[in-house]
Amino acid sequence: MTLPEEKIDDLQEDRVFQAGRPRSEKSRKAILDATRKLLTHMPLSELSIEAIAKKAKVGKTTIYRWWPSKAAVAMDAFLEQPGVQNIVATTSSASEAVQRQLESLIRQLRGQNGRIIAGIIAESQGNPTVLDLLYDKFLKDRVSPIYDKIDEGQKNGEFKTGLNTGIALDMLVGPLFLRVLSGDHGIDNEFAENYPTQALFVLKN
Amino acid sequence: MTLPEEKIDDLQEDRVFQAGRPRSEKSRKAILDATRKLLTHMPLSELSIEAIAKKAKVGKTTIYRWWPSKAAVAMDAFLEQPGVQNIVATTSSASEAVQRQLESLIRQLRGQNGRIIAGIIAESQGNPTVLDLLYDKFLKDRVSPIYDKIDEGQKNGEFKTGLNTGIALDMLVGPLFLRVLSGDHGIDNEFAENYPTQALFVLKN
DNA sequence: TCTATAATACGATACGCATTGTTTTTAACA
DNA sequence: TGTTAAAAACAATGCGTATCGTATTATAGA
Repeated sequence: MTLPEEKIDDLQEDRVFQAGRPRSEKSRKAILDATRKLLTHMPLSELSIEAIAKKAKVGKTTIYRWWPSKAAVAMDAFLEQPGVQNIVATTSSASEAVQRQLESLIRQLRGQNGRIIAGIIAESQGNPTVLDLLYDKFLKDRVSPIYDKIDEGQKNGEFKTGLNTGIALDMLVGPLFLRVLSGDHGIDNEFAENYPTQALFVLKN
Repeated sequence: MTLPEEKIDDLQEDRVFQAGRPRSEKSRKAILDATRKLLTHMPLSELSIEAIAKKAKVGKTTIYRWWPSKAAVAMDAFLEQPGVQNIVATTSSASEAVQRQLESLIRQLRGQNGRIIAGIIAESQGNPTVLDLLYDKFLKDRVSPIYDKIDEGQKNGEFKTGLNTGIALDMLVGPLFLRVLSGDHGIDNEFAENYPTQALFVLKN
């Protein structure tokens, strides 16, 4: 039997002493920076590890040592940006919570960022590993809370009943990703402004 | 100045007499057949024109001559199947029409077929041409009618008002593609059975 | 305190490899 | 004569690994 991942992490965190040369924070940042910059000019499908290494002025091996795939690099590059941290404010009502979380998700998926996620989704279609990565590092924290709040609202009477919670979640979140995958326009101003309200309108009533 | 594409098509269609060796229907079918078979074993991302040519026993050039990309081949292979033809039955009510169209779309996107479309969506993320192809050959005929029927139902009182039609469409269709892109399970039995009803429940009041 | 040693990370380079898309050439057919 | 088709040659790319010399750290021992 293997240890749960959390336990392993704990052990590693506990080990204060670390022999050997420590990982270079400078390289790490250079790699993520280069990735971000390259991804403004090209889709993830055209990005290569080699190109990242060249632009970041690091060895290819350094990248391979720390990331299993270019999608993983892109994911970290995406996450390590101001504005994509998922801050969930505590709210009084489930309605408010859902609305806030949708707004937050929309912010994170707009413009350039959306294109990165779209690329990762694309990559995930022929690579289950990337699909897991997408769920673990992005979706889990951002979508599950919405599910919980929908459930809460249905139970406390804020939202109408008769709608399957899972399906309701898909109906709220689906359109966001549909937009993200729909090319140039993606999530435009109009959508960003109106969507959360419309979503709530569907849940209530 | 170049002619509009339609004009060119017309000219070619008008030319009843066609000099030279006619295109081989046998090769065409062999190519689409091989593509379908290969796509049951591998994702579109791993499919290569070479592999198709080899399996279909045709030259690579034959494929390149008639299709601009492997996604285009996959799209034709997908469309040329019994069961994906989009038959829109005339119905009395908008509700019924929406339900039928959703059911039809779900049928077309289940199982193996869904994986092909997922692959094409993936491919479309680094290639605008494929995105257009996806819209022109698949989405346009299947999604636009739903929009029209939602609109109709909102106007004739079958559906509640206050919901933006475009957003409503996204809410109905988004979950389908979300499922298709979500890996193994995709559109499962439970979803297929319940979804159309739930969707209508949202539109109605 | 100072020094040696082990451990780890780094950038650079090269390699073998697989693979693909594309072009050219030649043959087949109407 | 014109078009299609097959085969072969071509060009390019990127991947993943291995290796090399060097740099940076912690620990052990003097």
